[in-house]
Amino acid sequence: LPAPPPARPTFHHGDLRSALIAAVGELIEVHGPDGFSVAEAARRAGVSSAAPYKHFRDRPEILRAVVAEAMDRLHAAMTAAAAGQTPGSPEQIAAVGHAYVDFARAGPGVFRLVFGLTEGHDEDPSLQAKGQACFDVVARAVAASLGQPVEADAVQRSAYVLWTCVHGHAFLTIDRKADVVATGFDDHSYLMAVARAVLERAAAGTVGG
Amino acid sequence: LPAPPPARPTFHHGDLRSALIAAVGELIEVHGPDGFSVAEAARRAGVSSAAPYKHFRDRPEILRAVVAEAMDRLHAAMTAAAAGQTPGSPEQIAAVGHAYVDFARAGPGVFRLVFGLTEGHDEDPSLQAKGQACFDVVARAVAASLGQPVEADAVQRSAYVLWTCVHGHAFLTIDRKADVVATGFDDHSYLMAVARAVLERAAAGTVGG
DNA sequence: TGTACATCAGTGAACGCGCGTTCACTGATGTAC
DNA sequence: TGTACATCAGTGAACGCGCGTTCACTGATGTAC
Repeated sequence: LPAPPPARPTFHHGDLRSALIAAVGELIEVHGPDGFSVAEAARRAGVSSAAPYKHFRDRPEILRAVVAEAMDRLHAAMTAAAAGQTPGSPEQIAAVGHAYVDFARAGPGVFRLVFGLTEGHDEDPSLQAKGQACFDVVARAVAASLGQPVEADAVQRSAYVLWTCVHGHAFLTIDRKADVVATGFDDHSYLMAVARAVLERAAAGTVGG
Repeated sequence: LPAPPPARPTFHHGDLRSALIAAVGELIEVHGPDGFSVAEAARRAGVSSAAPYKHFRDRPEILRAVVAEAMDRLHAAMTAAAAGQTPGSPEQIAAVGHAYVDFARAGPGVFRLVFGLTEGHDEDPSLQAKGQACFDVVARAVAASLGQPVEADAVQRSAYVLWTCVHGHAFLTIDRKADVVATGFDDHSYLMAVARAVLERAAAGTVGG
């Protein structure tokens, strides 16, 4: 018979909310975004299957908390990456992209969850704001490069193109679909190539239309 | 009590295999790639829950069949799109990209399944070949543009960059994450911008490194 | 410092549910003669 | 053309399973006096 979960030293857990979010994250890495169960997360946290309901209304609310926490981490990583480079340089764009790709690779399951379409997530204003904040990190770098305001069409378009490239690259690698490409295109050369291409074309005014 | 499933005119279904694949596809659009059940697919096909096991070993095998069928459709659509345009033109690249994006939008759930990481799919040589065939449609267009063989590094890299852009754009739109971008960037202008950018840079020999 | 008590975070048993899969079966099909 | 029979695609009942959630409960915490 299976060993009982490691008995907590105290009756109260201490920080069950965080422990559950972490446990769900781990389960999602193993079983995919839909493959986790409240019961198994509770087991991992060493707690009865009813305990989670003291902290979350239901299963979807737990999922939303996992997404929120992950988006905060992504935003922090992108911001830190941008801070370490010259504003507006291709190197800065590449560094932000690298943070994005690293985030995806470090937790592919959670990455898919964050960027997937989950009922109720797109209507949540706090999640929307976190997504916008991530995009703005890229947009600010592009704006600095072009010497135009962040809201300018050229800036928004170029930032979007960069986003699609990096997003696609992140997905294709975590989903192991990038192996078909015969040549060795490592993250750095890919990101620099894309950053230079978009910035130069934007500066020349040839993006969009 | 619920109405019984519409009685088939005959005891035998006729083409249960195809009917199940179609039913699973529809269910995936509603419930996501993990959200379908063999039982519900059987119900949709008007058949007992044991019937599917006459055609498929188990649940994963049904999924694999759905993926195979979808990849064939994607390849056909990309090939048809390429055939309608001048080989190597940006318009041809854009048209192939459009077929890709349309495929994603027509069945987002199945698209996520096809390009997601599902246990056993990457080891299936027949699925691998289908993926390669899709990539080659793009690579051939790029090769025609550059006047280089398909296997050339520059061709493979440029085709990969194109793939990431279009893949990222497809995902961001079906997952409703592209709305953050303030400006109206429709499919056509996006695809043409990306196609021109990549082809011109590749011709100038500035991709990669 | 000590005690009473409200609050809160846990427990564990129970529920109903739908699922994947197996089983012995039966009705329809098609082929050999 | 007619019949016997092997084959195959269905049926429907059954199984064991893990899940999400609720419930009445109890042990620990912290605050007011």
